[in-house]
Amino acid sequence: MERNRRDLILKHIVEHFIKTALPVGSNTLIDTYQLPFSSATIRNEMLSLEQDGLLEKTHTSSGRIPSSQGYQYYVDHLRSKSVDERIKQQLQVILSQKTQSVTDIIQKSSEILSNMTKLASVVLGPNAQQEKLMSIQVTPLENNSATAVFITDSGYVENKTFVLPTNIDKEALADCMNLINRRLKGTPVANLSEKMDAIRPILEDYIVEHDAVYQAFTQAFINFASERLKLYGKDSLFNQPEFAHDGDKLRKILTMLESPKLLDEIHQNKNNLTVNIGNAESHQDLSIVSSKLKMPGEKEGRIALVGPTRMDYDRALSALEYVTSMLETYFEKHTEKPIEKKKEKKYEKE
Amino acid sequence: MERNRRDLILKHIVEHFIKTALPVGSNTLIDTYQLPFSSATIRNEMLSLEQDGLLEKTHTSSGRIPSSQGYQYYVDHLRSKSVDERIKQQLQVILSQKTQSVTDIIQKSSEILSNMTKLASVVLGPNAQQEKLMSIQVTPLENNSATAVFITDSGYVENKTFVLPTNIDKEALADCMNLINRRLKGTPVANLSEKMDAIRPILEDYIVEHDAVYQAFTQAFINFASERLKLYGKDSLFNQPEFAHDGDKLRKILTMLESPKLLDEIHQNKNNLTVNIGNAESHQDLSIVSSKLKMPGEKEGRIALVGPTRMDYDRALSALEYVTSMLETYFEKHTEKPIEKKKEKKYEKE
DNA sequence: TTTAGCACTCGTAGTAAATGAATGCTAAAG
DNA sequence: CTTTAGCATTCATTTACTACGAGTGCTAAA
Repeated sequence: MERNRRDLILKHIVEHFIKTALPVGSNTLIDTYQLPFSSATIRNEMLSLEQDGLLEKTHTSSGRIPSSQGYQYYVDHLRSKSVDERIKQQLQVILSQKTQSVTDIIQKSSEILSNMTKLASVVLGPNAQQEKLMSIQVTPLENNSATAVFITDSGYVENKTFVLPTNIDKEALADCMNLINRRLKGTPVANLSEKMDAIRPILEDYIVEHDAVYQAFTQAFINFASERLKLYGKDSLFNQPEFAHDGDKLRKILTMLESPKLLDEIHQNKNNLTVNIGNAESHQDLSIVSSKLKMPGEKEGRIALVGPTRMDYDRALSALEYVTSMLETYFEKHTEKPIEKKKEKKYEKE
Repeated sequence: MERNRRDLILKHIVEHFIKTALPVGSNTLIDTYQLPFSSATIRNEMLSLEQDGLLEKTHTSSGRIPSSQGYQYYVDHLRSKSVDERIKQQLQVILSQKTQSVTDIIQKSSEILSNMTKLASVVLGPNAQQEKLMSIQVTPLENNSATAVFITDSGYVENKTFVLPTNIDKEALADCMNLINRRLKGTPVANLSEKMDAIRPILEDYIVEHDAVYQAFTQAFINFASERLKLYGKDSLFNQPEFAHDGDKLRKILTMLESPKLLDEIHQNKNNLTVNIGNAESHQDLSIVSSKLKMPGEKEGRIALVGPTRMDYDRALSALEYVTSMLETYFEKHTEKPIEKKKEKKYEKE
């Protein structure tokens, strides 16, 4: 009983603060939620919660706001885990469409997530380093240039157009390409540069302009190795009241979203479902919620939702959990040969 | 003489306001620029300039700021057209590198532009509709999926991964691809969808899953048709004082930068070098400076600089003009077979 | 035509007082 | 021992008022 009331109050404070972005006072609380206690009782509980580090005050005489710890406790024990029906519906629509690639599905799902939670969603593709080069194709264009297209085993495409010396020997070049193709096919992306270095001396025997060829490919491989992440619904963040009248904060957030720090942060969340509440020095006021996503072919990606520390964790976590779970079962069902067509779903109302 | 003083005053007001973002008063003007007139004289001129619509007041008793017309007049008649030496140097470095594709060069140039002017730069590729499809290649992947890669004659690459029905007839599919390839090669991007529709019935004779194939390709073509623009140096805008403490304005600008309205706006600038000063209802406080860029193969693109109405027009315009001019002569020199190696440059100090 | 002088406007800064939402604490009631 | 009523206290926010000063426009003299 005692414990229950304490939790109840904390829950209400967190949720009220999430809605209003304003410190919550004892009177507001009993008024809006019609709690059967007096304001004094609430104040006592609040004091205790504050002493335990779950609540904070902005100044001596104003209401309480949840601390990072408070959010964490809320996330761990108090949230209701309810999934918005609209998300279920929308995801259903997406998953029922045919001939979609994994990338398409993940992209659309992320957009749904971002739309419904009003948070920015970040998709971290499978680690580029793990992928293997599947094919290299070179297409000659007009104006002495040519485009090389590289495809990995998971269908990721990188391309690079380069200009050839005008007097280049086309046949020699074709031979070159064959050589490179033979040597590089199946190579993990991480080793491409290295392998290209090994080929370099051989290249010299094939073609005079070996250096141009080498340069062009090497440059393309640099892009390849970089991490692939996609951002959706950045704009949603704009409408958060905490940023509305503080251009400086908004600016910081936006730079953050494009900086490698974000990646680091998401990488740290190694678990299946993690919450990273704005404690890191680098980004106060910013929280990251992320979930692992098993993709076809033993690949592993991550979907994250990024927003202000005062985000609706219940909504965000539930949505994220639901979506990743649905996607995983979908992938399982659709990538293996369909031996049986069970209609079970992993995720149902509980 | 009379005319000169008027212009001189306007010039100083515009330039001072560009620097400080504060309304300029008669005294400030004579103090900072040591003009040989009395403040009263200046005030008279200001009044006249205001009556002609070149200046504005923020309120009855404060200094003047340039109106849109004022900026326009400044741009047309008063700016000094001086190009920052650093831009010349940096561009030189870029252009002296070898084996770079047109895209690479334009991208790097835009980054320089953005860096040096502290404005966002937008590159609008050649109108997608004009390009022709050069090649289609389909690469099978694991998990019954395949990636189709499309290349246009200017080296633009679009790709689309799709999932095939598990029981698909690989040979029939290969035939299909051959058919499609034969039929579509050389087709202008604008007509791809249309032509695909024409092929559709023929497809039915080749393969059972004709619909899946049709869908996959059609979807890819939609992306193809969309305009290609790239944004650089968005962050530069953050540091403009007018947005620093007004999150709302900053938000509008950023949404603007990603919205199709920006495109419309740039499209309206049909001339060789245009200034679009924030008069449009859609975006007050925002100005666009853009220049046509002739690219190899009769293609035409556009480079634009986007920033607050109070931008340094002289700097922006001069830089833009210089860079596009240099790029065009570079392209001319490097795409034709080098008959002679003149070292003349179109653009020199004037 | 230019300029000195002056009254006037109006945004900004600063100060002081009033407001009110919230707290902590004490003591009485349950 | 728990809950609650009551009350003094705190402190951000709001309002009202004042002083300041940068700037204007106008008039009259140079």
